[in-house]
Amino acid sequence: MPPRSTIAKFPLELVKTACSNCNLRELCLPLGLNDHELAKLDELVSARKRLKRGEHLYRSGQPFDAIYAIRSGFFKTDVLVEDGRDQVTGFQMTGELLGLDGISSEVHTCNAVALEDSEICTIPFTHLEGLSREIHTLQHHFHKVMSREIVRDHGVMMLLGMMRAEERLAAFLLNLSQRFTARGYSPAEFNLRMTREEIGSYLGLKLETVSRAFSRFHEDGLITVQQKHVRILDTQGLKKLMTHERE
Amino acid sequence: MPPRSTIAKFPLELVKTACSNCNLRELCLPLGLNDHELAKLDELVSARKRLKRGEHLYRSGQPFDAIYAIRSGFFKTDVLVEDGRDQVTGFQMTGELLGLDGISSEVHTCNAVALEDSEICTIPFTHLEGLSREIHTLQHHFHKVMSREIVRDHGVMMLLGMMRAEERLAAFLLNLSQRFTARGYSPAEFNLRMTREEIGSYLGLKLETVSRAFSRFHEDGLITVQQKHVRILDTQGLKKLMTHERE
DNA sequence: CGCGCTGTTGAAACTTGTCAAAGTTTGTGG
DNA sequence: CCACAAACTTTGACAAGTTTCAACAGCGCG
Repeated sequence: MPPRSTIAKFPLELVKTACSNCNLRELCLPLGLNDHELAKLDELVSARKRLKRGEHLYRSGQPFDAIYAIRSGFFKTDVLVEDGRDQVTGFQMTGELLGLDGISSEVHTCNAVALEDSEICTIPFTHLEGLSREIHTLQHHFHKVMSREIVRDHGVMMLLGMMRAEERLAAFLLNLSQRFTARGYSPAEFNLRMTREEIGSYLGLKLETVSRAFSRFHEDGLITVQQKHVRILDTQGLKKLMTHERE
Repeated sequence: MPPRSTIAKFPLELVKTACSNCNLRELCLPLGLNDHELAKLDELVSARKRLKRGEHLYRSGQPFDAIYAIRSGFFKTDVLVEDGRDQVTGFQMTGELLGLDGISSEVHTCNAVALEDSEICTIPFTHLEGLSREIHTLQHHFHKVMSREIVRDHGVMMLLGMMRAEERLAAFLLNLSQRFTARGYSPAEFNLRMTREEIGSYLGLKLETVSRAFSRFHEDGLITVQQKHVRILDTQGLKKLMTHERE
């Protein structure tokens, strides 16, 4: 192992934790920072952590002291209630942040579970606040990220509050498609990382209802489904369905 | 009218916008600030604004440049969709903040409507970010407030995703009760500021279903209802109902 | 004082959940 | 590498919960 100070000269640098050479710069926290600011952010984002499928990044009730950026992989967050019921509150993918819910009470209020082998960057929250006070752009971007989370949640509330089963699933698929697109993947073809039950929990439906809706979409020629593999055939059709339009 | 600079010498000061003599200090943004910091916050919180019942504080699509603290009164936020449906995303009372959703895109994403005559304080957002960089405590508290909003939204998602009609209404009443209590009002007796339809929209139910659930609670001796006046007779009973317990 | 908005209640229709059975895929251990 | 178990998915039939439609009552604002 070379001494730390020389690492930068080695190709190994490419695997070092560093926002400055992360290709998620434009999706993640560093958005809009200049080189100097990026260097400061690098210092604060400590070691990457790897999680295998099924492992928890954090659990409800654990003390909060950092937020996490997903470097690669796929997560779900969920809340369990005493009576045994649980609700998936979100699915998070590459470049998205986890743990914002913990800021308010300094305790995590949900569980974050990797749905595939994943890699995350840890961002100690106190440090982030410190750096935010120095770097205006970072502060503002962080506020935007938190606000975006609120807007996203309002979207889910609308989905749960006023859509029926098939509309919810259509909205869900379109949302995934859009997020995959933003990450350079195909808008029309992807693998679901979650089970029908997890989708159902997120959408406020039972797994059987989700399965039936998938079958229905298939019959209607909107998509093809084979287990976890989905291909969207008719985006417009899904959009129409989602917005409740009836011909 | 005395010149502005002398206002502070007059009893009129009592009605001047000032966090430092606002009795919501402990609920609102100033929480935890010392006198010096409070004075700085005072400078930034510009004129109070009064709204009559039914008036909009802001509308979806309008440019965002400030957040608002409710000095007195009661609000709802809602989102309208093209197809005519709408969803109430929240009810806000004294000491709570409005407008956080607008930070992400610099455009308001919902409507905020006064449900009774109300008074609000305007907090220009750029100034708030500026002051946040100076006052550590304010920064942290603001982050907590945003995070609390996210946690609250998760609560609503759980309500919409896994509770049935009566459970939702029970949760709603208990939540109101708790918030009134925190503001020094009776935990057991209050007037609803919103219609059955608005409650229904918030809870993902039709107004008839809400009305029936109220009647049911009344029959079961959990509450008394007369139009908008509600008195909770059996808090424990409501809690049991909410958590799905069946005897 | 009456008109309109809000709330209540009933019956029927519809959507989703529940229960059950069978098919499929995945992972593990022999 | 196969066999078997466990987990996940699909589908059907029926039950339960919620919405829809409709009629009517009550309150409150002008």
